[in-house]
Amino acid sequence: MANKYWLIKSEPEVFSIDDLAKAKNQTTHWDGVRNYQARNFLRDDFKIGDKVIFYHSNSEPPVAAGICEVVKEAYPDFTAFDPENDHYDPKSKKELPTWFMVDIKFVKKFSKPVSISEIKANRKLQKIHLVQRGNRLSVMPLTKDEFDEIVRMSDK
DNA sequence: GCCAACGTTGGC
DNA sequence: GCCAACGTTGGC
Repeated sequence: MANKYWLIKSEPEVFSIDDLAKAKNQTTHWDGVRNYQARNFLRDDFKIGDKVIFYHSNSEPPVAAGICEVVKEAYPDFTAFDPENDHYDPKSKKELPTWFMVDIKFVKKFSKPVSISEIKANRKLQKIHLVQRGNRLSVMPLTKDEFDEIVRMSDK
């Protein structure tokens, strides 16, 4: 099966592409997703080798900041089991977890990040969830063309 | 099962 | 900091 392409959002104040680059093995578990649609993508469709745009939300400006890739497929999000954790969810049981996460590894940081205004201005990127009205999905699929276009824009 | 109230997201 | 859009909750 060919690799797929994704975009994931993170608030850089919480966890940025630089944090990923500095992490042990440049790898982290992508925890804290608490939305069913996003969960389904993570659990069912993220495969090893898939390429992922790392997007900085709630930053000034919001940007596509770099690339990472999937290095471990879905397993239970243990932060949901921990009452001390911000993402604790008492409804998620160890025997039957509600929430899942994957591991991602740093690939590159864009020398020129692609801002949301540039993405919105690009006719080829009008269909991605990110620029559609009211979208709040934190994990979304991209086509290969959309992924390649964002990478191309980062290179200009 | 409806839907109002509420909490969160995230661009601006 | 504002607030529109959205998902979730809970009373009925």
